[in-house]
Amino acid sequence: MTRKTTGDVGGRRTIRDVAARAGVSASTVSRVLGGEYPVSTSTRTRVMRAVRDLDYVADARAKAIAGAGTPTLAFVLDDITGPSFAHMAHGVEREATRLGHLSLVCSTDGDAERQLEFIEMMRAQRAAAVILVGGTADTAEYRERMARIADSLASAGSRLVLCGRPPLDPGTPVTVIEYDNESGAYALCAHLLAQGHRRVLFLGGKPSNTTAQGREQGYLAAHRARGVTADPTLRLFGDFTRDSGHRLIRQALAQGLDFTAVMASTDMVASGALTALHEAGLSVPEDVSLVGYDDIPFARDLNPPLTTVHVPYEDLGRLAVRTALTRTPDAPDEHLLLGTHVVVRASVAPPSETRE
Amino acid sequence: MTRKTTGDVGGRRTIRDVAARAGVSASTVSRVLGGEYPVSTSTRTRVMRAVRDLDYVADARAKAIAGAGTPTLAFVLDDITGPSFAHMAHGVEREATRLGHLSLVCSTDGDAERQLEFIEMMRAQRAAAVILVGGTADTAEYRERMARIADSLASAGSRLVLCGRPPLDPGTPVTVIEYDNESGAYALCAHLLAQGHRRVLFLGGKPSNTTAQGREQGYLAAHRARGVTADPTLRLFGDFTRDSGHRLIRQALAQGLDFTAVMASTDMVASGALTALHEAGLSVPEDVSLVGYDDIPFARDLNPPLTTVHVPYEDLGRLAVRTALTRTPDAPDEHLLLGTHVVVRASVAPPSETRE
DNA sequence: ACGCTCGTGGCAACCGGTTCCCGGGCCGGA
DNA sequence: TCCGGCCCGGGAACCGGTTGCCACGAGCGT
Repeated sequence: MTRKTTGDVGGRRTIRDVAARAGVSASTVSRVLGGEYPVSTSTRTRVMRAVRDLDYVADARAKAIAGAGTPTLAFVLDDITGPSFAHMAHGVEREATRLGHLSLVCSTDGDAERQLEFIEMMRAQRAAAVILVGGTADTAEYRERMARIADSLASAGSRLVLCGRPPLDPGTPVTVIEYDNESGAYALCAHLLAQGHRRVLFLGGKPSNTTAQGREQGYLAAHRARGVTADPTLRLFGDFTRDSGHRLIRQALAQGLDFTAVMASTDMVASGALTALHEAGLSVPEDVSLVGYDDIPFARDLNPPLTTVHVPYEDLGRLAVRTALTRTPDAPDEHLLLGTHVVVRASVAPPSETRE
Repeated sequence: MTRKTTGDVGGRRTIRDVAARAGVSASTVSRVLGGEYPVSTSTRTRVMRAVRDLDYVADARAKAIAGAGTPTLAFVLDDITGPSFAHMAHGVEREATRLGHLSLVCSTDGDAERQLEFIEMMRAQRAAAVILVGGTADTAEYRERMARIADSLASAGSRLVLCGRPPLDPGTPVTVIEYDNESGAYALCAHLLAQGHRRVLFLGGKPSNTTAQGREQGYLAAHRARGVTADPTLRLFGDFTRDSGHRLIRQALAQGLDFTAVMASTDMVASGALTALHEAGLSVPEDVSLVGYDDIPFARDLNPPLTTVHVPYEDLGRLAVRTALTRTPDAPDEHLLLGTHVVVRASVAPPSETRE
């Protein structure tokens, strides 16, 4: 009664089982499977036959620990359900497998604690890179925490990538890939103002979220540039969900807020806002104009098709893994800023009746 | 010059490094970290201090191979970008982490070859369960292939779960969780027919895809039940994307097809169809009624809000992992069939002018 | 015919952990 | 005082692979 499972059925096969069945040593099996080492044809076929008979697959963890094995890469996001995140995840996946890496994706559901747990877990997995995506509260504590993570990842030969999230202090070993929220929002809002709108309602996300902040800054900057004062009562905050947009518009209408256009911080928010507007008997863009942000595929199917700003999410994901994985050890820390552009559809028109 | 990295900075820490720094043996470190074994307070604090100083994290792969370690579960889908898949992924993730498992999600981009690769890879990872999701071509070859996979997974102590995909031959060690495509489509189409529609255009997916087939069957069954003959020229096929719906409607209109309602096999498809209809100057539901399938969150934001059938995708995902993981070794193979229900919104009305 | 490569394959160390088994020190009870 | 336990920690085997090193046999040149 040895520890070898020599039976023909059931149980997990080890390389030694295969070796025994083929009448060779474990090393030989490993070499046959590895493919680099010269092995006589007869031995090779015997081994391959045993592998097939036993339906053997080498344990990936064991390979990994022994130095062979597929490298891994981790992608940590808030919620896979958000279309923009999903597209990034898609880009990450594609590029990772193209580069021969396995990619793990983890949803934190917006929980900062879980995010830390995941990062730690990925460090334990010896991931070649950890990509963090989505805005956060940019507090001092946050920066410090991220810096610590960046350091410990770096010292373990891994790499922290921040994607769509603000950079840390210079000198921190981190790769940052952002897209320009502020300019996008600026251009979008400028478009609205150029049409003659003067009271545009801003539907924000969590005030502490950097993505939400960037978009709000763009909104404000556009107002400043055009010399129109932005009424602070026209800025409402919720989150990035459809329901948030719906709720905020109902609230605005109930409060009797006066506005001729709505700038939602997300297409999802815009989508909810649109139905709330419709439910209130308002038509878009005749009664009120509406714009979103992200250019998710659905944006063009709303009625009217939504004017929004296009963000190359899939490229973002691809780029994140590429720069992280193909980076030379001592290269300077990269900080890429991807451009966005507004795509004009039919949801914006000049205000029907110019106020003031 | 030993192999131990005793420096204070850089490099991957091993348990032996920690042991050396704390002046104990590796076993002791392992025990402190494990928490079960009695260790004196002084030793424990020394070890913990060394762990902190060195920023040590145990290698998850090594733990796994040694029998400790977090179990893993794999989720293989076609495209994370599809909203319904994303929701399932979400459910899977949540439930998996709730049950203390790490979940890997892999997108195959609809490539059957990559799907096999992933399954093999997950087998190599010794995943506790492999969840396959989404329709497929239900060929003899497919069933055989899946049966083989189910067997080899089972013999390795793992489990194959088919989610939203047809069952295999009885006796195959597999868990199947389906939602009822045919009844849902039946109810939906019956709703259309009950309103007086007699010529409803069906926008299908790939004809070989089982999900697409199920929905088509429901469409046909509803016709039969009502005694209305379904004109075969009113069945167009593409895939489950928005663009497919858009294209198919343009094509139908160009061909001069005669129909008063459209039944899209997916909300995404319906979404594209809707804009194509609008672009052609047709209004919904006055000129033509439209229904979808899936009840993705956006469905209610289309204009008009889309009548569709609700599928509990997130529950589906949750259920898949729960039944797979909490199953007792010799339990009979489960086959769950989840119900769906149609949600009536404003995209359906009686045909404006009754034909024939 | 002898010695040298070269082709081939086994042994054993190693990857980074966990855990069984055992032994030393200290305590209390007889 | 002596002995039995208990508490605690170390050594070593093991998990399932990979790979450096070495030995053995055959073919070949001289």
